[in-house]
Amino acid sequence: MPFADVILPLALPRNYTYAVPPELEVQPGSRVAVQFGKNKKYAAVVKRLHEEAPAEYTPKPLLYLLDEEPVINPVQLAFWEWMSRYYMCSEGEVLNAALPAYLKLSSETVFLFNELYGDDFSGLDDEEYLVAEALHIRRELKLDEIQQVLGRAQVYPVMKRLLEKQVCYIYEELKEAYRPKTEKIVMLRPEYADEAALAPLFDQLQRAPRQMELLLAYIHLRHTSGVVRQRELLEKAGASSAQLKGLVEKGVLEIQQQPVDRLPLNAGPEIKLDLTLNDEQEDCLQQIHDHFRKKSVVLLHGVTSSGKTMVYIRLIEQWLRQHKQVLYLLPEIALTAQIVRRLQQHFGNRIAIYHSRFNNNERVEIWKKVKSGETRIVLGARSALLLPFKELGLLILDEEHDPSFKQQDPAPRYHARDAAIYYATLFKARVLLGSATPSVESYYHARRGKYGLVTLRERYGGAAMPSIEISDTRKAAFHHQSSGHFTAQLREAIEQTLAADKQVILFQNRRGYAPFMICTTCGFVPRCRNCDVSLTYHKHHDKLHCHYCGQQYPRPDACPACGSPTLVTRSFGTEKVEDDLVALFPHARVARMDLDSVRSREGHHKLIRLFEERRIDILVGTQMVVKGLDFDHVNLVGILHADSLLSYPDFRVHERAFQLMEQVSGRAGRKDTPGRVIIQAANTQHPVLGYVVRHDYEAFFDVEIAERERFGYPPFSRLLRITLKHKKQEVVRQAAAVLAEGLPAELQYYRVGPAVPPVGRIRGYYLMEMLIKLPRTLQRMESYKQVLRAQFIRMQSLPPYKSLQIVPDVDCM
DNA sequence: AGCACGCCGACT
DNA sequence: GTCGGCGTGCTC
Repeated sequence: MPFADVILPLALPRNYTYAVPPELEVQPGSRVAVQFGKNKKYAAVVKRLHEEAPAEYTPKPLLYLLDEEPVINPVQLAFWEWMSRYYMCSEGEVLNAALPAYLKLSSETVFLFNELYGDDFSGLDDEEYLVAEALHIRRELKLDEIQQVLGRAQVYPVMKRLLEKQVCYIYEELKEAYRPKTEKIVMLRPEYADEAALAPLFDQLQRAPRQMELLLAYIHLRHTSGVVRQRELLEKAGASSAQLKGLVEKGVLEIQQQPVDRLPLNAGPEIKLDLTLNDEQEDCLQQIHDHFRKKSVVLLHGVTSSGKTMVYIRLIEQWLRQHKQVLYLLPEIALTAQIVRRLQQHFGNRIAIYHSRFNNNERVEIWKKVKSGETRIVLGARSALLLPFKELGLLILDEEHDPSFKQQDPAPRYHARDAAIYYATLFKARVLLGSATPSVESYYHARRGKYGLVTLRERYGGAAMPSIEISDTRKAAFHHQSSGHFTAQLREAIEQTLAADKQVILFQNRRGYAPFMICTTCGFVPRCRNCDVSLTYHKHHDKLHCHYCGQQYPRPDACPACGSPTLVTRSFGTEKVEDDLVALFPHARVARMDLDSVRSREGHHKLIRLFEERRIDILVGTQMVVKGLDFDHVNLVGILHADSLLSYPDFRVHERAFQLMEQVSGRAGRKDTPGRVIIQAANTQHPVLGYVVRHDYEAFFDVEIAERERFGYPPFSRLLRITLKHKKQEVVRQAAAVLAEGLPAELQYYRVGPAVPPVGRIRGYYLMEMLIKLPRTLQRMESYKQVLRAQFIRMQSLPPYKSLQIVPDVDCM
């Protein structure tokens, strides 16, 4: 087969065709080095082999094969193609998301000094001389090093002249970024392979007792762990490298540099969890199996602490027995040490963990082990869905409702739940969705019988659901009973909890309440230069930050508008709540958990550990405190400002608010002591609060689904958001109008907008948004997407819109 | 995404 | 006059 269509790791809309040299044993899924453009090389992935010679151009040849075996399976190629079609992005973008960084290669331009030129630089101008001299000394320079030498970014003209004058030449090299980790391994020389041959040695070593000891330690280690690492041997035997050297020189042992595993192996036996299920769980497991006989997706609706994880583990074991691989997905933030540790202990080396905090080398190793089938279970965040499974049998998505399963920014903007359901069909695998507060979409499909529905109503161990009280902040303020952010009711509850030596979690929704600065004289609010947003004040750095582009500004002393020294901070963020708590409860140990305080992974772990060890009494936090944490001594959970959760201009507000409050409540109480939850709100009559108080998901759902149907929102439609970006405001506005008018007639009815989004300018680009609510009943969804895609391309070929960016987001949230 | 080519404003 | 800015087109 002489031609190969390849996927390049770029956001290009098409595949490119290369000629396959006869000596290369290329297969679909192989990683190959290709020349792309004049002087760039990339590692591309072969998508298809064929014999259709292109008519209009002569394909360049593939340069070489990068791996002996293809890095992905045909099933992943099919998945990538589906993803790029469904989510309206390029296959290159999917590849970029899927492949670990170290398997994605692109060349680096290196300039080499031409030794034949000698050291006579008299024919060169000043800049040429500077570079030539640097090259003469260092022999080779990378592009960024030349930029440093010349002190500017534009170096091409100078380098072009130097190349013409043959002072240097250029080369592009694809470097394999993945480096296997190697370690010194100690082995017996082959002549001692049979340990009986060692007997005469022991006599010889009589006069070297330390070497003898070392040898005995070696033999012991080899028996217990098989492979003997030098480091480990010296440590265990308490020997020096000189003694080891002695044995090597005697020709007894030898040392070899060998590749070793980076992924920490679990030492010791697997500690099996007690998987005794109660009657309800046992029944639930049976129901799941029954559904799976006919349906590929099952939704497990189980209240918080009902022991869903135990059910998952039982299912995983059953699939492992059928020699299938299992993928267990959780929201990134819920992948805390607690759950990871439990599963690792139970499954030992059969399970791999995959999330954003692994380094690049470790990712490659997990990738390879999943591909080879050595890893049978993967516990991971969204991106683990893109690993190269070969015999996937079961996918579990816990916290199925969590919005972080939808990728937001770089394409592919995929939803891991929906993509998982498609991926499963490629393997004929089963999907289990789990949640205490299912998404309205999933619950709808379950009610309609498209998915199986299984419910767990009891908390494990018979604990009661926490009691929920609504505390009226308006009334409290009127009666002067509130202090800072706390009503008397909440304050007293905190006091009681602390007195009982129990812990408190306070939830503060940060959105819309980030601290900002305002001039009390003229009302001026500092704003970002590049984005249409007000700046957030960070007390810790004493600086103003833009949350959209990251730009930092010094805190102004006086108002930039009127000059008055009356610029003050207004805030209701977690920092402020923390300060108030310290003032109100001077003896309590208070800590804050939000994006700023736990930027590093260490910070996050440390805070959780401190709280677990009960060295913190009150934990104040944002969304983060809601997920994945299970503490034994939390008796009180407070939600400080429920109104902000309920007044968001988004069709999913009620769903989000219900989920959040229900999940936060789940953190309170244990089997011995019932938990208490206090929700502070000004509008205490809001219906969603009622459903939360009664823990009544079904009632909530019935009302919500009726609303969705009335306004044609998901699950009755699919939302497609199109965002346009341009540096000039007039251009985006016009482009949005042109694009809207040009939509196919059938789609006009479903169009909303175009309109300026809440933040109308980000990083210097003006934005316009348009929403299309495609009815589920509408057939030919795919063909509409194709029509749209064609229209985008047509649009961007028009002179005024050449530099217009069009960003489609399918199933946007 | 990069990179080359081509056409307009601020310096020697 | 030139240098270098970025808008535009192309990559098998």
